Amino acid sequence: MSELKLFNTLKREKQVFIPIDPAHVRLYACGPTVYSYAHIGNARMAVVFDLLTRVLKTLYPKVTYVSNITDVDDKIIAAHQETGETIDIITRKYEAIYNEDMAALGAAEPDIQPRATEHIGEMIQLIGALIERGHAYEADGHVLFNVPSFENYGGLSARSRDEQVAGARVEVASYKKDPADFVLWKPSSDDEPGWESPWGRGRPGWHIECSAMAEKHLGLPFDIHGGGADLKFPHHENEIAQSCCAHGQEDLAAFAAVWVHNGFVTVEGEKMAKSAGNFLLVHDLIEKYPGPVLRLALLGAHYRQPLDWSDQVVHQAQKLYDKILRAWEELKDVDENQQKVILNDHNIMLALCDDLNVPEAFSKLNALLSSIFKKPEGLEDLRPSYKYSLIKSLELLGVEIEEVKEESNSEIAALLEERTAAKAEKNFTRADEIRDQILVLGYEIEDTSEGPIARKA
RNA sequence: GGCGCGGUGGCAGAGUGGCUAUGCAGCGGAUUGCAACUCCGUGUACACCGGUUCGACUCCGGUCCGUGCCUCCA
Repeated sequence: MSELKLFNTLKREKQVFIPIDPAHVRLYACGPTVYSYAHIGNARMAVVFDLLTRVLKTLYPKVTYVSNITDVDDKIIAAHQETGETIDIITRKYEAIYNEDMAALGAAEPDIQPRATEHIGEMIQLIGALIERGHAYEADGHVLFNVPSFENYGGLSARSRDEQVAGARVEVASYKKDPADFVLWKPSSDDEPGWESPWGRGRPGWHIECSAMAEKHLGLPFDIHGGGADLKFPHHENEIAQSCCAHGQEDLAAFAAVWVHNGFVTVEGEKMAKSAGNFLLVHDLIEKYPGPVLRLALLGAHYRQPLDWSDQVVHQAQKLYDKILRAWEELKDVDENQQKVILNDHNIMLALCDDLNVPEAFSKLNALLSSIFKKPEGLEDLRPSYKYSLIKSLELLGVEIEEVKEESNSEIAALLEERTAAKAEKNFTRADEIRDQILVLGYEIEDTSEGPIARKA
């Protein structure tokens, strides 16, 4: 069995992954706040953790992947005030769209997708425990986590207390005992969503939901906690503090053992921002490109590196996907069950086990594709193993085969026939005319040994 | 200002103390009526300056540049 290595942000090094319980691996990744369409950065997170889950599922008998839906948040309230739609409608709508969009990218729904609003009770309980243990206090209708009460605070993002105070750029609310203290519970006005609590009607702060949901659905400690790199501080730092303190734990790993963070997506070299007008929505992109192409593009760079989205990146992904489809066609009559063998040179699992080294995996995939196209004499009997390898590789990478779009309408079929006839008569002028005509219709001709086919350009 | 990450061939992007991925684009060739697809061939690139070493792109120190976080953020 392969050994999986992962870069653990908590230890700042690549480590061999050792499950807490090999019979059941548990991971959690911070999901989206559902107030608008998901952007390409959300998609990277979804794709990366989907990939990690696929790798884990091939290594371990049982894996539970939890990724939440944040459906209570001030941004949602703002969206409600802007559009007039009720909060419920907004959150359910964008939750559904998120799942559809991610599915188009081959990112399966998590095994459990808990909603924050359905865990208010657990959050209140957690906050109560924090107050009891002296880690949280009530002030001015709020409940705040007292950062100085947790000595190990800052261990994930490697920030000392002094640095945070020095770096504080935000105006500090007067009711805070310490500038770094953060909100666990805040009061809601009558027109804001709220729940009854021992501290009055209010709603949770941002961080507490993940602590509550991870604990409820996975138990503590669990194996892997993930999210975008920007969540390291303060979100994940605060999650750790809350969860450890609520249970009287000093060790930061008492919440989650391994922390995995994916890098950011930039667009044409710039950070995505609504103000810059370069906010790429998955919803729009899947109209323009096949989902698997977008997935391949998102996987183009190692997950911890920044990924700069550009036409080039998409073009390369498109070429790769094209080759995959062609290879698939090439092997359509081969029975992969004859020979279930994966050569080392083609074994992308080995690459993925090294901290999800997708570029290395792509390299192996390309080697496999070349082998398939080469069809060397005397090696025909390897074809079942090539096909088997291809199937396994694509499964692991989460790349789905969309059947080649051949001439589906009679118009193109007729044109192809006419072209074949023209070629037979050596009327190449006419044949080329027809090719151009078909191109205008959005198809490219490919002459194969079994006659011409038209594939979507 | 603090903390972190990175600078690899035209572009994207891995990796390694000596054998120098992979892809895209380009060029030459095969195939093709011409193309497309595919195949073959073709590029010694690792920011800069020191140091360690028989040997460094890879280790150490410094310089320059870029970038992320420190505030909501995937």
